[in-house]
Amino acid sequence: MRIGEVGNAVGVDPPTIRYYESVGVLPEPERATSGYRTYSSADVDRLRFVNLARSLGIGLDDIRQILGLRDRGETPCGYVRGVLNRQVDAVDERILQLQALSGELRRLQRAAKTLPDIDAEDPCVCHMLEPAAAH
Amino acid sequence: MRIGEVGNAVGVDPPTIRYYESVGVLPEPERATSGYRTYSSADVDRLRFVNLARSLGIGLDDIRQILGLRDRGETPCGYVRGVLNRQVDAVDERILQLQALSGELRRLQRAAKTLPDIDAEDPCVCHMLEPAAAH
DNA sequence: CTTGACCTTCAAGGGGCTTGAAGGTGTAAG
DNA sequence: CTTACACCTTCAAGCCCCTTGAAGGTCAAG
Repeated sequence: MRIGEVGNAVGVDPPTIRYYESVGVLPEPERATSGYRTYSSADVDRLRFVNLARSLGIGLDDIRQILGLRDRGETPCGYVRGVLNRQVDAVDERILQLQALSGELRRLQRAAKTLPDIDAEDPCVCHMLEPAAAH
Repeated sequence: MRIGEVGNAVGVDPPTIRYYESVGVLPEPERATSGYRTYSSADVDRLRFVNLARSLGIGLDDIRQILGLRDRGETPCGYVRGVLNRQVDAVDERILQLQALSGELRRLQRAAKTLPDIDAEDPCVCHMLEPAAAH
């Protein structure tokens, strides 16, 4: 299988696959005489795993760790549990931050609807984004 | 005022202030004979605005636009309204994505608690992260 | 034989900083 | 006066994960 077919099958574009290879997440595949990369179904499975993990927001370092454990015949399950715990915490914290941000933005957006445009003499950049607009 | 004092006053560290200057968000400030940057209170206000906008997730390009309009004596309010609208939409969409992700991660986390570790003969990387674990 | 889709490599860009190296300046204490 | 020490300067590279572009080679169909 060539890189484009693999990309279509898994949903990852060729430059990204090459990038994963270049950073050691995927091994160097076989090459056809033309120089084209040639992938086995095991390679495809591995890429599918990488893509799933990435879609869960797991970083390439963790993915490399997990695959490295597997490659050495060890069970990565303990490591995976740790990664999942960290990831859940990180995502939930990010959601809280963004919810606070969304509230603040909406407040400013409401204020922006009612406030008139400033005039050129006003020294502030724009009262819509000044602390004064907060009250 | 020197860069460190400004940084303390506004809550932005000196390398970041220099970075803002390098990308044209802040103007080049006066210099003391020593070469040290010397900031006026107008400079500090401008940085305060930049910092506030950044804390709202507004990009440096938009900030440069807003300040540029102001510098040319125009009122940036219309532009600011547009930025706020875009930003609210982007943040809310991101929250939805992350909530979906959090749900998926928690599902896998629960599965990971009950599933035993794989054994070395199992061909999958780790059943905690395989689609099979989804059911 | 040409077209056009695919593949190759290497290099740079993007966002918003952050960190590091190598050195100059300001100031207070000894 | 000298010595610390905190502060400042510049330039360059690193971070994360790709994405895009240039310049060229390969392959199957018409």
